[in-house]
Amino acid sequence: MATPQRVESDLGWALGRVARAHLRVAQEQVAGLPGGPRGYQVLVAAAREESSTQLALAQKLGVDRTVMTYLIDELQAAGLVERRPDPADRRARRVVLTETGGARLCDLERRLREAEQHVLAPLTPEEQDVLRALLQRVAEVDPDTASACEVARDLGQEC
Amino acid sequence: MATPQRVESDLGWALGRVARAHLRVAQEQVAGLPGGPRGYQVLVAAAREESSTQLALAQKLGVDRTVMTYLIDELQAAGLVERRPDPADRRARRVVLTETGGARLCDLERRLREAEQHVLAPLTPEEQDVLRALLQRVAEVDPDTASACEVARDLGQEC
DNA sequence: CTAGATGTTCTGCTCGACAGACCATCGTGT
DNA sequence: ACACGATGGTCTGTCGAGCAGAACATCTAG
Repeated sequence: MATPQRVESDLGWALGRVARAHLRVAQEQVAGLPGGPRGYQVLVAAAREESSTQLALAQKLGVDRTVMTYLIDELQAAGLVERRPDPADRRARRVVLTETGGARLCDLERRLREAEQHVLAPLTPEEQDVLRALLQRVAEVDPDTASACEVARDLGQEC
Repeated sequence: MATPQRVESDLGWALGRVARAHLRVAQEQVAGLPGGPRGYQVLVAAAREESSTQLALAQKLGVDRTVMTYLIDELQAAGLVERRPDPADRRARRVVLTETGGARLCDLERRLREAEQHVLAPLTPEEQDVLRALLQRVAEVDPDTASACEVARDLGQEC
């Protein structure tokens, strides 16, 4: 028990706190949107990504494919997205934004940009940019690739 | 729809991805520990904080107090912590580490430090330090204080 | 044309989290 | 001393999110 850390120095703790705080303010902003923050992410992905089949969306956003089904059900019921048959594969459905979905997305983006700044308020604008950039670089690596390489087994250090 | 962002530039997306990735590798390391990663955080908090009453722990870790009850139940059943009567307040229980709990915590800290480095692998050591420092500063602000100040209502910008 | 793989949906189930009630105890006021 | 509300901890009931597994349609390979 040589140098046990405080909770505050734990990466998982900080990560959880910030993620939870962000989630909370984000939920206020997307109130009423089916699926909450995830519904928003589906809208963004559907607007940008070209190969927006349900499965591709699911693994990009890190949700189960069975969840994506009723997530899109709700967004479609709200008139924000449409399921179009994939011309190349009749099993797949391509998820595309409707016009009202685009307008809604535009509004949500504005709101969430503010919410993010709100969470990052304790940092200077330059520090916010640094944090965003670093987080994005960490987030962009393929999680499967990362998990493939085992954690080093040589636990030889003192405690 | 002037400049709609990609999903990757969304802070919530990056935050969620990194938090999930960290959670995954962390869960591998704490396998067998009651309560998973949260159990670990309870151990850390119980080891460091002096005023470690259950309610204080709960709000420090951001969990409901009813959850903290059976969380500590399990840790106690595993012989890692003890509930001691608070000499000053007979309603409260102070959560203290047992000897085996301390040893276990020591081992877990070593494992998790490696797991964290594993998640942050795409960054240089200096960048890792920067990211940790920035996240901690954001995480340390009182969430209630932050939520008290409303998000600015002047949404005058163009989209 | 058969056999296995893949995209989507549906069903059933489990588990975690919260609300609410409940008990013991504290602090305050009278 | 006593009564009252507030607080820490525990228990019960309930609800919803998410996953496994099966079912169905379709693709691809041989």
